[in-house]
Amino acid sequence: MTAIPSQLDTTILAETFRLLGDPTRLRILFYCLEAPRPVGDIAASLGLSQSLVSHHLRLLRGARLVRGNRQAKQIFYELADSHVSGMLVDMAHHVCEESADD
Amino acid sequence: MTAIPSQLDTTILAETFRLLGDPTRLRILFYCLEAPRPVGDIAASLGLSQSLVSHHLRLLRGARLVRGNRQAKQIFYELADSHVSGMLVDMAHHVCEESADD
DNA sequence: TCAACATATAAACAACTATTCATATGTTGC
DNA sequence: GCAACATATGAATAGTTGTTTATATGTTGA
Repeated sequence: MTAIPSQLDTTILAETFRLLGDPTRLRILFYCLEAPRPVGDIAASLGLSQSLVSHHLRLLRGARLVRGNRQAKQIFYELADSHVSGMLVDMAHHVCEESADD
Repeated sequence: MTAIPSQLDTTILAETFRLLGDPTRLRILFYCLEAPRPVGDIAASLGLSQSLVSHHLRLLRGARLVRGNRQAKQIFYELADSHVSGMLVDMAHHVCEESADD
């Protein structure tokens, strides 16, 4: 039952993968996967500039991959989509296992 | 048990996502997911130039996402990694469902 | 060997993207 | 209101990447 997505669906899917295909963004996502994080914390913890984090968060927000909740002055970001976060966890496992079917 | 991958692992993972993040490459992958396909068939069926398909296959080969078997003059390409093909099928489902947890 | 076929490679270019630096917006507490 | 803090935005740039055109490599069958 391997339904092949339409060309349009493929393009949409590729858009998501493309966003996941940047090390900085992936690090941000994994960091926010543990717990909702304010921008400043993300920047400091990952050794990135505040501006860069903000730029990336904007892209991730645009694709509805993360969602931000304001809490006083700070905005806490978390994974917005449960199936994306599930996929991240999945991939994290795979990358640690180094798959034994070669 | 959400183990966060190291920065190195994240970079490796991002590399894979980056390759999946191109519509043309994704279409090639989905097409080869159904069955092993010779390059010419891929190009003709997806409306791409032979050269372009070859270029993309090279990248996918380099990341061990596809594997090619020579059969007389043609080279049949198929998904090399079962967990990647599984993920593709997964994502294809997700994209068709449009996830109902919003 | 040779032609015909199938795939791979190389160079060149246009388009895109991640990053930085500077600045703006918005929020809190006084 | 104001300063201090937190985040967002804009412009500029350097590096990367997808695509094309042209050519090379390799395989088959006579």
